[in-house]
Amino acid sequence: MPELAVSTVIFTLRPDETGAMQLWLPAVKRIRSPFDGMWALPGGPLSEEEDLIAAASRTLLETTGLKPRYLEQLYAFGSLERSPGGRVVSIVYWALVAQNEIADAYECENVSWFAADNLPNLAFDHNLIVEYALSRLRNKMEYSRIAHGFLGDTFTMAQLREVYEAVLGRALDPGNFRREMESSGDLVATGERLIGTKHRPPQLYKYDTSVDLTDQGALPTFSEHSANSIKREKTA
Amino acid sequence: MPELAVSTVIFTLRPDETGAMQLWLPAVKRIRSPFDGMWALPGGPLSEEEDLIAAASRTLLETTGLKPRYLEQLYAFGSLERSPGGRVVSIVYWALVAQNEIADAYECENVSWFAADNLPNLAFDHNLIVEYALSRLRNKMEYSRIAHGFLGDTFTMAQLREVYEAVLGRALDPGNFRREMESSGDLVATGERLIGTKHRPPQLYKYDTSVDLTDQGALPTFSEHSANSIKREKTA
DNA sequence: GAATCTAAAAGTCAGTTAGACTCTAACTCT
DNA sequence: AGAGTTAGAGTCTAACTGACTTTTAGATTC
Repeated sequence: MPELAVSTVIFTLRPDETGAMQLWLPAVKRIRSPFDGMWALPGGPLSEEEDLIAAASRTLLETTGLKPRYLEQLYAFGSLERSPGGRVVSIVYWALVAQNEIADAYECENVSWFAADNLPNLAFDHNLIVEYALSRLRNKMEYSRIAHGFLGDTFTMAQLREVYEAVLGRALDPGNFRREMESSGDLVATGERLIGTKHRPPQLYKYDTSVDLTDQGALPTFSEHSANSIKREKTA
Repeated sequence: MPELAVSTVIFTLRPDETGAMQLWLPAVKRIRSPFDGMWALPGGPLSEEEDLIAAASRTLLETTGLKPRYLEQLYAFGSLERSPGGRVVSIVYWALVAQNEIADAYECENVSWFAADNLPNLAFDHNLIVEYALSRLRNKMEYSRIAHGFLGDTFTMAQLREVYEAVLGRALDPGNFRREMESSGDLVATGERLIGTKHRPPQLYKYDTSVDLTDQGALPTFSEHSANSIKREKTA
């Protein structure tokens, strides 16, 4: 029988040297064959008495110390050539963490973070998997509220826009972005303002319903398609 | 280790008593424990030297005689409670067949077709899986050209609209539907007309590029998001 | 403490689109 | 020949999108 494993592509946003937000993800150094010494996605074999998502959550915690706020199944990869040693079918999850939640994550010689657009050669078909996770993230960004997963409980409109811009890879018009977000009904103004900026203090917002963003249970969320969409804008 | 299986939810459209198109799907009678005698989705164990999609395709053919034109991975189901006998992780695919392609499909006491909205109690969590496949089908209908999978090589605008109406479960305005389809650039008029109708003979169309709709390889198609969308219309 | 800088937040405008609807064309059936 | 039917073209309006302008409210500078 093929071996069954779970892996997770987990994204966070952090500023690069220029201060622009970029997608980063952790990889784990392999310590055995095949691909010994190469970087790979965090993961591990599925345990006997464990749901798929529980396995993803556990292996992610064990290998990187991370507990994502958003975790969703991505795809099952099972082509014959993907593992030289022996047949492995991997159920891959993808996840988001806020930058302020990875403080206690491991950062040692066996775990390292890479910019998503500047990855090394990863073990197995993991580069391909990251590509697919990225396309899913970008796509989902346009019709859901997963941006939440990158942010703290409260955030300014500019911070939210920064997330969208970083993930979609293009600038968005601040006024139009605000209009769309406000009309979506997903945001609630807290009444508080962020002080200490060198300009007019911005309103702090939070997401209205305290929907649990974690994809609990094996069952995917059904009605994921909302009218809210961020499309191309030409403002460069 | 958990057992690994593949199953497929395969849809077709056929007219009900009133002539309205409805979604139907085949189920296979189980001949062993657990759920002996109950209807279940076609599928079977993954073979040692076989890609996931190849396994889906093979088990579907073996159990029902069907060769779908469209086959895509749906989800990996792996919760602990889903199979009473022993742990089974199922990688589920979903598929479409045109009605005229199921002529040579088995129709015996062990394979039976059911209306998707009037299913019996299926084995395992298969009712849940069908629900999810339905939601995926409806969603994908709005931004892709999978309607193709239900139709022959050429079709009239009314036939195409009938597919959309049946899947989405609501009437669409013929004029607006035509406008949207024509502006999408996906259709090509063949120049031929369908004769023998009791009214003005309609133009026959086909899909422009001969894109292979079968999801070959383990890798899902990446850029699946097109601008073309069929949304709610109030015409009852 | 007034002028200046910055980004927040509100508002404007034109081009595009979606939905509801009307009208004519082209065939078959009686 | 006239009635029935759907094809297919076209019209109208409200809503939406993207680009842009103006005003507001703080911090910083002089």
